[in-house]
Amino acid sequence: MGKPRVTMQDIANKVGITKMTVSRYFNAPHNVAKATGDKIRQTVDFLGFVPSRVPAMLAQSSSKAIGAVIPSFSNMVFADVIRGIEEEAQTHDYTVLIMHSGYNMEAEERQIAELLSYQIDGIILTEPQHTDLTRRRLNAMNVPCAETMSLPAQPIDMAAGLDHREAMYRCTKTLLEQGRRQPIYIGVRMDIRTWQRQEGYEQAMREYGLTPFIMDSCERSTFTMAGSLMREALKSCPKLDAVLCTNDDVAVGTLLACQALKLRVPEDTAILGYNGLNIGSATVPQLCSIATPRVAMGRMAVRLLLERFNAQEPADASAAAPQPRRIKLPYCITGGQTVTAAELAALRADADLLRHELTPDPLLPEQLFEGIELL
Amino acid sequence: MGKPRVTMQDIANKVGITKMTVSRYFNAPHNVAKATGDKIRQTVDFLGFVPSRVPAMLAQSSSKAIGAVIPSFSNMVFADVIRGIEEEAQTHDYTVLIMHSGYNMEAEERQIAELLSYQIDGIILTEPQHTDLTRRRLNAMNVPCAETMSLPAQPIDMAAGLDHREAMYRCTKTLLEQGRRQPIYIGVRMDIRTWQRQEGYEQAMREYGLTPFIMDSCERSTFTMAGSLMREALKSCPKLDAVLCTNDDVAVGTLLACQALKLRVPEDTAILGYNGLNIGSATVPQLCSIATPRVAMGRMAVRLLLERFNAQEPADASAAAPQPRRIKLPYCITGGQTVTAAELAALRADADLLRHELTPDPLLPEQLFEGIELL
DNA sequence: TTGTAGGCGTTATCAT
DNA sequence: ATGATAACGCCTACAA
Repeated sequence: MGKPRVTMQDIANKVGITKMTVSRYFNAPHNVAKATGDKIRQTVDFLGFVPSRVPAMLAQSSSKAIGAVIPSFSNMVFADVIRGIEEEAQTHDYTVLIMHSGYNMEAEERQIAELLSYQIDGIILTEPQHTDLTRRRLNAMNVPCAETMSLPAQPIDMAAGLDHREAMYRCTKTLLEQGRRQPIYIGVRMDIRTWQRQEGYEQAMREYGLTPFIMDSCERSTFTMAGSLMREALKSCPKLDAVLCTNDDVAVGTLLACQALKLRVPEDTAILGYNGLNIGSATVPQLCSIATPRVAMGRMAVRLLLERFNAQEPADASAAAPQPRRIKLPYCITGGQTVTAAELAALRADADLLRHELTPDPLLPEQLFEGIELL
Repeated sequence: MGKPRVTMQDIANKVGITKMTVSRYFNAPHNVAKATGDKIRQTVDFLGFVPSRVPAMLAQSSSKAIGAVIPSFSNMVFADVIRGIEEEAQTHDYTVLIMHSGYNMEAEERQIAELLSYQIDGIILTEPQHTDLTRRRLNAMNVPCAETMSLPAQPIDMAAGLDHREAMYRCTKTLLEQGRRQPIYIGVRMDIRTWQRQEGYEQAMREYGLTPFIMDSCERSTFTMAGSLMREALKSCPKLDAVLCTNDDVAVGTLLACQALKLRVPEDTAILGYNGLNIGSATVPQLCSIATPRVAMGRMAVRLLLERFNAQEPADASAAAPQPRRIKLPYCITGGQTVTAAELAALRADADLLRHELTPDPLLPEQLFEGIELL
């Protein structure tokens, strides 16, 4: 190893005091004589010393850090979730350690173990399914856990997310009510949420006595691939008049393919995306999309953890109303030129309906659809 | 606080041994009797125990972790860099802690301090400029540092990246040589690299006796905004015949705006993106883009750190050839239908020229443009 | 205002 | 094959 790093002892030696005073300088500067403090600052600044947080983690078994595991950094959806998590955490002086699982439960298990080995105070998970070992570990290590994005039937601990099956079910049903006869579903990158959405689509189709038609590919979601899937779908199902997409990338790919094929959107074919990403607002016509409150979900997850951290402090068991911390969040409909005006109105009315059914939670951010351009 | 977490001592108590043997079970299982090991495994699995890495960080002052600071999670470019970093780090049993700076030097300073407080063994930076305090800190804490993406004139320590000024200079010059008379530059999100590219554009223009025309906005890069900038540019500079964009999002927005305005691409207007992201391959015509070896840069950064870690082990000062670890990487040209066939050929020939000028480094990944679809 | 002693959970080292 | 001891860097608690 190279030369050892600078420690508080080094600073103390230079200044001619004990490391305890240096420690105080960082944690309670007002308890240090001004002259001493100045000398310490000089030395610290000059040397560029940064106190290690590691001993504190050991001693207090609290790291002031929370972990988060997302499936992928290249999915924009999670960039917003991270933003919500980090902004909220920073406000409360917590550091966020982020890992990614590549949509794989075993990888998630490893990454969670990794995070636990850093003695994090809480953890945020964005996939709805976990290995048994993961559940046992979170329990054994006594780490509060907030699940977000989806709404697991049996959360490990706490959850704030939305019911993707229901969202797709309601939207499919609305399009059917509005007169579409052959909507199809395009999914790629078969993660759990894609599958939940597909279920919602299928349920609505069956309720209308229609046969679900599904195109998918296990490959990573790209515009080009979505285009190919759409072309294939048209061969097998030429009468299709609506395309429900698992995400906005797929929807944009589908839209571009329709335009290349001279299909009129929304007259011949309605297209509905999922997530409400900015990319949908760039197309002509602008994409209609089921928008999820991504930033808000990140915030909620952190707030649930903080609520728990604080609840653990006072040992009085009086207040602690053991609310069921499983919070269902609404979606909204963005854009809208890839469905007819009537369809857009119906989709929005239905989304509002759901929104008003939900019980408001005190932890909910004021601005639920932060970061989403409604248009 | 809640109940304390499970520790090795707890496992040891249950099994009826000392924690030392439990420690061995994790670090050198072959030194533990099979029967003992089995009992330990049972208890560990049952309790879901995960050893803390924190004490080891303290004791060995090596954490087997490297830090990385990126400007933003919502920029796809960095998703690929992260991929390269993580894949390479995982191969060598290092954990990666990722932070983001929001394109802000002071935020970067804070995030780096944060990482240093975790006793990371090395750090990767993706922005080319840093505060003085940051430099002093990295030096004091004796943390090897690899800068990537750009190629700083005076690296803190080591660097592997490309010269964005030169890349844009060469491409602008090539388009001018091919007959374009009024290329403009569109930048958004004024980070340092955007500015470097702009400099390259300006230099080429001036060498041809032309006046640079620059549009930019400090807002976050979005498709829609790029469209507005393009429309504005056309008002002030109606004769523009090429648009050099700071990134692919801007280029796609520009392309969509051109199409809405019935401008022929590439005949009336050539469009050149930057980064070579997948989005460019979805447009019709496919976007021509200056592609950077993002995944490879992530890998290189990790390899530079590992090289350093290993070099520090053997105290014999013999081998350690003090190579100047400042490695210049090439770019390549993807797609190509938004420039003419002749222009594409010229751009590619020039990129190849540069590539052959560069001295190959033994650390360079075999597949330099991993993750980039050349088309 | 500053100093001293002890401990957090693990591992290196040296026994047994 | 297993155990005992010390040490890592900082902070809490107490003392001066």
